[in-house]
Amino acid sequence: MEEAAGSTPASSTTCFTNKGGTAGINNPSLDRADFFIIYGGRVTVKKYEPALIEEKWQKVWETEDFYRSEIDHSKTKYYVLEMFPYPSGKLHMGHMRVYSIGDVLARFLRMRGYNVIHPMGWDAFGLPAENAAIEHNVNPARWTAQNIEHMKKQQNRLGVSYDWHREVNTSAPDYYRWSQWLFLLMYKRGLAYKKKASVNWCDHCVTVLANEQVEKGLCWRCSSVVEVRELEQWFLSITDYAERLLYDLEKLEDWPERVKVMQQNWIGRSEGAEITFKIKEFPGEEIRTFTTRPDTLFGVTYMVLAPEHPLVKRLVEGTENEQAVLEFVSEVKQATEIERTAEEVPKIGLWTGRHAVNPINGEEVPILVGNYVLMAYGTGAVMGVPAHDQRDFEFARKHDLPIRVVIQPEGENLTADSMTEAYVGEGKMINSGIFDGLDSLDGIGKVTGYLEEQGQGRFRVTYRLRDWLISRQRYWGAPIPIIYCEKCGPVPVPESELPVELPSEVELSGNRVPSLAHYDYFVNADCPVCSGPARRETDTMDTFICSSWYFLRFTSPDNEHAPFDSGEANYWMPVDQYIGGIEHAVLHLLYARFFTKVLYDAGMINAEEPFSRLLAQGMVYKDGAKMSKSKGNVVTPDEIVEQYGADTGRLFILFASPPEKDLDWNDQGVEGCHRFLRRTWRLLIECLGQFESGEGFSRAGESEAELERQVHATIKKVTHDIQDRFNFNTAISSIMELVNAAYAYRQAVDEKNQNHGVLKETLEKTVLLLAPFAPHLAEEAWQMLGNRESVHRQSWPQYNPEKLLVDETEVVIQVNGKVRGRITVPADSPEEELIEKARDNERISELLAGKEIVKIITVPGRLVNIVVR
RNA sequence: GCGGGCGUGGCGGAACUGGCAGACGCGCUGGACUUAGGAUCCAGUGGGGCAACCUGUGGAGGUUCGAAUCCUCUCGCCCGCACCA
Repeated sequence: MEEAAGSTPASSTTCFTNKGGTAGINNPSLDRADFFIIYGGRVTVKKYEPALIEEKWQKVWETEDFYRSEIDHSKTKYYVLEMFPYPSGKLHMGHMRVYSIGDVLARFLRMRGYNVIHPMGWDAFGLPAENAAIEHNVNPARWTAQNIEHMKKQQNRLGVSYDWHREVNTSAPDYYRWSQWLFLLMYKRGLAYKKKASVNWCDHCVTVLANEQVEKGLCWRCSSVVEVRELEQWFLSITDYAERLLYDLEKLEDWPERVKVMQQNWIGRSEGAEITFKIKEFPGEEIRTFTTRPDTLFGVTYMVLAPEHPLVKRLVEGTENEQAVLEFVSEVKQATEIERTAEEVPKIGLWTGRHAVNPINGEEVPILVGNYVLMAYGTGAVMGVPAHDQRDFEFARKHDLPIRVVIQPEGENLTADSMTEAYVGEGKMINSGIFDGLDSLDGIGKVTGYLEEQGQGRFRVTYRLRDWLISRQRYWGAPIPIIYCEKCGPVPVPESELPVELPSEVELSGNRVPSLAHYDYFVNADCPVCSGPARRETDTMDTFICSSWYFLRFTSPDNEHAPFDSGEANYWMPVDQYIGGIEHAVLHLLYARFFTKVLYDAGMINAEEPFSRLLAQGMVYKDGAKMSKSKGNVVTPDEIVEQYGADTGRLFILFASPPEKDLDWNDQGVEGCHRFLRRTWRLLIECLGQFESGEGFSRAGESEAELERQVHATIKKVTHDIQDRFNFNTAISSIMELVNAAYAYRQAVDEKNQNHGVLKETLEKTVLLLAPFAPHLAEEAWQMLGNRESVHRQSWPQYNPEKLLVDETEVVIQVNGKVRGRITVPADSPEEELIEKARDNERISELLAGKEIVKIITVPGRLVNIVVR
């Protein structure tokens, strides 16, 4: 991995000496006396000039290798991670938001004494690189490398505190080598297999897609309509982990509810029975169906098969319906996912001419083929119970199929003729032979048990989740490390031969499909087993494979012997705080959980879940709409940094809204945050000038006590807001209040009487509190305050509870719950005294005159409520 | 249809376990300084009223001395899943 952070040789100058001077100091066009100011031998700018400060400190942090992280057992570790980006070329505001959130946490926690790991890398394989390569005739690797270089510069310009020694790039051979290794691990554990199946095909992207990557029948990337194709493809058995992926969601207490719910829905567990129906005309054959309502088995009046069901052909052979059914089937098969699932599509069914035998009562019911039955769910066959299933009801009414009531709701008398919709609730079983009179809830178990005894069914759990289709018919991905031998069949590439490298000499432009299959020198290989002639697999892996384990690679990015070092991984994992967009709720976040569990089972890590705490940050909008070129409402991080500096941008993006909510970008709001930083700067410059020109006074009156009290109250609030609530917006607002209070103090007290000690403390704490949010300004200010060590190496300030205590407090007096007065009393006044003083209050006594006091409620230090009649 | 979430000034948003609704910021109004102000500072800013005061957190009820906060009903919006048997 390239290490840009190391590219500048560490200088012998420490960051806090003044040798190099401030950037811009040699600019002769500036009027020096007016522009610069010197405190304690340090030069700085009079006016807040982010461009000068930010670049200077970014260089220092880089040269001094500031944010490097290593195992340190004396500290508590904390893993802060933002979802790594796809290197598309430039950062957008969503990136800026997620990095700002992560960086505040990382910086805050370092100051709190944690051993923080905060890495960054690149999700670098994928279609955009390949498409750009085709379009501009450049090599995807080069295109990607250029983008990474540029984006990394942009990230650094935001002042984000990454440990660049840990940078990973999923498209680098020393990374994808281990992606391939992990594929082989899956293969060895029986979790990777190849099979022919109906898969989602995107014609625009010229490749197949996993189920998770199809949104409402459209390709998640390009929104083209997805077709169904029969192809032989590689899958990972994520369904083997369905149960654990579902139940372990409960352990994730600090995940947003909506993400957990989405995963739950996606996994889609349902319990029921698998019931076997014999076929009257073919005694050797049977149809298995899945139902969640075995208690309604006596209500079955027909059976429907999915058009893709393997028995369909056989059943209709030789019947008079053969032609019609086959035509219908091919029609349905040709339809796209969208066409098949659209709301307006009527439910159509055709009779095959054959009959199924109900195992519970021997009844013969017609077998149909229906467009609404999905081959992919359950068994691809549905028993029709029109009386108790709404879909079946509609279908039966339309096709004149009989309806039979077998569940009678309490106190009602349903009849098939009078029903206008299916009854899906519980009730007493009727028309159900020996089960008559049974409660339907009990019937579920009883019927299943009976079928089990007869060998005609069993209890079964079905998932909506499908196995993960990982083959991609494209070039820019990690090749699947399998070799097909004429004699030995599919053979895994030996670990020692990894990585199976992507050929670099490729011709991607032109009209042909960009596939590895075109390159004989890649395809032709010797069989690892028999050394005979063989061919390599030419599909590459879904990029979601690469991002399913990168958080582990970060713990030992240079390891050459394994995907990661277990010792390092066990120290740093799990990720304590993961931050990213909600769009990955069931994609990346589900896959990463799956990989982690497999690695746990393989004994490679102790963590069973990768991310302890998840924050799904909201989107960034402008003028109520997503930023987009066509709407002309795009604001880029570059523009903001250039115009106001990174500190202002970070501050605004955190101040405008709590992190998990959507944020509406507002240029005037940015202006306001910039104004606040300038105001803070000016306070600093003015106070420092004052400190130098005169001695400090030790006046200690009410104003001083009040300012000091506010300093400590702010420390308390900011700490709480960041640590326990993730409410950076309120943390920032209370720092603003503190700065306002300092201004108010300086306004209220004559300059020659101001207490320098208290002012200095105020400035110091303000700077420390601001350090995670505005790291550059804080660093410069900290230096100006006469400190030699970086502000980012300071301990987070502690508040003194004693300083929070006030002598006097204002208490609200209510009469019948309405505020009617206020009194100022000693903070520790007992209740009786409060009441007495409240009643003595002129206004209150007027209101009380002639009234009967029913009750008095006091909340010490807060209010007195007098209830009168 | 199922599930999750949200409704507070002109705007973004505060309000801890039920205890002064509207912190902080934007915008707006007035003033100061100024050749100028789109810099800065000061004052004001939910609505109504000269004021006392009344009123106010989508709407209607309820619990309570007291409700943005708890309960019931209702309206509206956003998001996810959806012919899943």
